[in-house]
Amino acid sequence: MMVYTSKYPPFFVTVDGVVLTVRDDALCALVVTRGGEPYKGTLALPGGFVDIDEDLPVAAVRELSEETGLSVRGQHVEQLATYGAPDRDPRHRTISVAYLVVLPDLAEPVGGDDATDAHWHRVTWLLARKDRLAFDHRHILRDGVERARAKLEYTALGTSFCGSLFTIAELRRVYEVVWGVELDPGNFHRKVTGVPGFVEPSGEKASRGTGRRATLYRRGPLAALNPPLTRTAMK
Amino acid sequence: MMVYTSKYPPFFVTVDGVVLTVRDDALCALVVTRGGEPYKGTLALPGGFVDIDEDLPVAAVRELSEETGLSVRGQHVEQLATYGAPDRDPRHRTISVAYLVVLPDLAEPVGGDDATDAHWHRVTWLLARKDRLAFDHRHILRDGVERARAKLEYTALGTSFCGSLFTIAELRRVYEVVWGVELDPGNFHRKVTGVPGFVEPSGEKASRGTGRRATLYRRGPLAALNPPLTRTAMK
DNA sequence: CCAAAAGTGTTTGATTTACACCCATGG
DNA sequence: CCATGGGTGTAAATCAAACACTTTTGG
Repeated sequence: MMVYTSKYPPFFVTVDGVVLTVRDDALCALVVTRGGEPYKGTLALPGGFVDIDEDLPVAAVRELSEETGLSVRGQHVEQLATYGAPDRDPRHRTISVAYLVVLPDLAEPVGGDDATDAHWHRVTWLLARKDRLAFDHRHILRDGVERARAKLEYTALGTSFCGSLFTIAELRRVYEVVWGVELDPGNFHRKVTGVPGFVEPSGEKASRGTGRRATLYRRGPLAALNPPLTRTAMK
Repeated sequence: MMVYTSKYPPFFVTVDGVVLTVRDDALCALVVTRGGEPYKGTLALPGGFVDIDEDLPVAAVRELSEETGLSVRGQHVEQLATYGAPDRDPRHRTISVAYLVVLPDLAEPVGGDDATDAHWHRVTWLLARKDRLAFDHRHILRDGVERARAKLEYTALGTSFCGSLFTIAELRRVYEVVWGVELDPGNFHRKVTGVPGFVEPSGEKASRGTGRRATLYRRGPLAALNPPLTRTAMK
């Protein structure tokens, strides 16, 4: 094994992922069960050590794939924040760069080689008690959820929770679940279809159970919303 | 000198500060002239290496004080983002955690021990050419300015550019300079005084040159603005 | 008195909200 | 046919923008 020497004290750099989706009318995060010490057997955000020549977002995507079998190609990935309290890891001085990933509720994680298993859990459940997540991952998850909630308002992040084709009602459910409010279907429809570049009609129609068929839309090119969507419940 | 060995490759962790203020009707950032290699003699954001037992924001504040003689006690300091491209520092693999600091135009930096000198420069000038700043500091500065511009809209960050007592007109100048727009004095006044908790009247009056004396306000307890200030020029 | 800045009033138009109502579909 | 969700119409309330106008100060 290679041994490195340095006149400076060693830092360890990791990446962690706050991977969010909307499942069963609840905001859910992806977690793995830790297979090694410390916190063995405890739930944790997927993540791991950054390679010495590896860019940070590349490491985040790689760890996600290795630990959960999930590919995030073409999905929303953004840097969240960096966590570096001196005592956040009992072993070493570790700096963790957290990434926020937003996925549609499609891919079922399979559990990769590093972790014993990967699961979706409701964020309300994960955050309800202080000891459900290892390290400072509760703090990281809270920040990720807060970021997602805020960005729904003034960006098109909501569409990242939907598949490539979605109905306006599906998009509305995303907002309702993430914000925990009820929105007026008619007003929401007018609002999102009225912002140029937010969503684009695909021409196709959905057949989702009973009722009139809804138009299927795809994500528009717009990233930032101006004016922002109102956060006061339109209901 | 102590020598550390590790089976993992060494990462170096630094902090850098995007320190903004409004001076002479322009948005300005604090920069130092590098005294050592690499990029010796080039302008750079103030920053330096994190100590092995030091928390990240503590390191940011310490480096700022050492390099510029500036105390940021009680001022706005927030984490901006982390920059970790493998080739961003020609010497080592270095991860830099950037902080955004917003100050009123009061303290004159003096130049500390690490850097040869510290100056305020207009961000337009610093960003106008690719080679005015060392490393990826142009990128970091651009992100910091963008963050500040965005946060003016939906938080009370604007008041952090002002001293402890300020007039509504001074606050308005901050918005005008940072956004590069002209705002209607009357509408702006009504808006900011109308949001509960944004600014609080101090009871005192300013005597700023000619014209009627303006009421002096101080920062209110409000952090997030809902609804956001409109960004379309009220003029 | 005059210029200039502070602050208020007022009008107009846009946006938000609430909710009625018709459309289309599956069962 | 009827329950259900999709989508549009519409009126009231609220908010934003433009700008007139009064107040207060320095020179």
